Amino acid sequence: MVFKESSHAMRDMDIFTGTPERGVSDFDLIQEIITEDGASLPGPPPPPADLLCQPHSQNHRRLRQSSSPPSQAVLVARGTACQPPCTFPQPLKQSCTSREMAHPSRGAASPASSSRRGRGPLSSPASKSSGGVSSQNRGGDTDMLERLLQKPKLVVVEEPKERGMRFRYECEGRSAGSILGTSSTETTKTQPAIEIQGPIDHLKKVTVTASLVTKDLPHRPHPHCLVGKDCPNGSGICVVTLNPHSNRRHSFANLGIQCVRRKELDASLQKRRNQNIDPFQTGHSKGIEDMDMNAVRLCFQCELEWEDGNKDCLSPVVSNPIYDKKATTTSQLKISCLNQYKGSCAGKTEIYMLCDKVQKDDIEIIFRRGSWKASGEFAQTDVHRQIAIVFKTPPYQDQDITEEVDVDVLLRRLSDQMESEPICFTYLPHNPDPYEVKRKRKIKSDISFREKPCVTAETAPAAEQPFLYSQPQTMMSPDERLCAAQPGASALGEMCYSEPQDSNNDDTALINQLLDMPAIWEMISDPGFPLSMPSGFDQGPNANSTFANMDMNFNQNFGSYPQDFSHYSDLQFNMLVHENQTPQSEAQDSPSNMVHVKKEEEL
DNA sequence: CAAAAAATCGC
DNA sequence: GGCGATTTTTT
Repeated sequence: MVFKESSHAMRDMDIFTGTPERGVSDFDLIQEIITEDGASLPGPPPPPADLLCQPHSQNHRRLRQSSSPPSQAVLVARGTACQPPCTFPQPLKQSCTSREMAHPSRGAASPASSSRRGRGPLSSPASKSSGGVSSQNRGGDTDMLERLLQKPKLVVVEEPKERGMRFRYECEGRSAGSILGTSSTETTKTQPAIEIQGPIDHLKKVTVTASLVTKDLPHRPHPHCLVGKDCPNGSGICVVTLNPHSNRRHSFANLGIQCVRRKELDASLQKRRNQNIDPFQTGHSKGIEDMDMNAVRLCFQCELEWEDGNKDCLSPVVSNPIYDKKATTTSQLKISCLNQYKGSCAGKTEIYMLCDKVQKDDIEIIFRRGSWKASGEFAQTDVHRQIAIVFKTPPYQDQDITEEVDVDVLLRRLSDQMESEPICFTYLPHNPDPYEVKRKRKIKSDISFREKPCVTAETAPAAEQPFLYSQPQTMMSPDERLCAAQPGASALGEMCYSEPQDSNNDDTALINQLLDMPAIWEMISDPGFPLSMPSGFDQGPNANSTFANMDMNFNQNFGSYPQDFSHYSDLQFNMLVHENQTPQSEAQDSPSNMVHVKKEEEL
């Protein structure tokens, strides 16, 4: 078996069940004692008792086959995993039973310690409260379990928030922020918190040591550091002592994660070693080269000090993973915008998507509605600098829709199946409502005439200005994009889809572009707006042909341009993006149609 | 060399 | 203190 830190397929998955990982399962813990070859573990081997007396590989197989809740073997594993800074009063190596292993300081074989605390043997109600005790447990083990459960335990009652915090370098100075609790909200901030549960009679104090461990198994010490309150300077760990009688719970406020540089990885690990921090006794693990520097877990080690001065410790507990916000491999996916939000139900509409950084080899674009699902089509070379994707829409499931259909579009990361928030995309029917079409043509014709005298841009050869030429069809104003993002909110988006159009008439493209602009739309909607038309211009039967095949021709034109953005310079791309967002800003230095838009607005 | 990741800078 | 921009290093 190999537990690779950076394994994509395994990320966030329980390796036994294949189910998404939730906190740390008991299976996780058993991992600590079952290693690849059984020999790489330093320190005492697992005791030859009960289930653990079998060869490791057998244990492994046995557990793997079992779909029942964790058995007592797991609990034994918890006990054996307990390691420095806790120290056991008794040596671990002698032939001890699992019971003793689990409860080294007061196992069944140690009546003195039992009576010392004057506790009734098995009757604590608390011992019944924890579930997961299978009836499959063999006789006698129930005793052990109850004893185990009678012992106080450390529980993570508020998990750390998995994402959203950036690991800070030391060079960034400052406090490195603080880890929030998973239930933290804008208004109510929470912190990760632990709680001592179970019986605490005669318990004097509790010392909890928090450190960082690797996300994946085995949980090795992680080179990154915890900084903030209760983290001794330069230690990278956090130590708090609690009086469980006054407060069983402790919240870790102002706990930050300070990342070490890769070149300091070894030194940091060595430091942790010197501090005797290796909660799961993973020893000098090799293969730290591929250590995942973008994810950690908090690990809590707990030492109990009893009134009689004896010390006891609990097996280490780990939190859910915490991911560095800056890492593109794990960060939250986010779609910023599309250049258009509508397209034919036939698919093949070319769309530009701007998004937060993605990994070009680890991302897909999902279209879905109800049970239907399809993927946007693109190659890795269509992902531009990690922040833009040029793709083609998939065809909708139903080619005979008569109404527009809104579907969700979202980004999904292959490796962990994480998804972005969906945005809305509208599939347009092949045959839009004829009445609507006619009505809009009328309006366009009117506008077309009025704008005609101002149009001079057709002199620009389209082939030499691919982006500018195509822009009128593909780009929306920011306002309209906002509108279009809301299902059903766009009054113009469906305009002239599949309407006929004269492909050689640049004016037509301009007109449509003008219609794209809310300002123009408002203007022409104004009852006071003069709409008197000289008769005979662009009206009558020819009006239809004026708009012949606009969309088709656009697609053809556009389709002939390289889709690989890497052929263009950054400047060109930035121009594209920039114009997309602020079309009018380019007006002065561009011979594009935009010039006229501006002029019209100045009227 | 270009792209991506890491590390830093500075608003 | 959060975040994007910028610079440096790695691949």
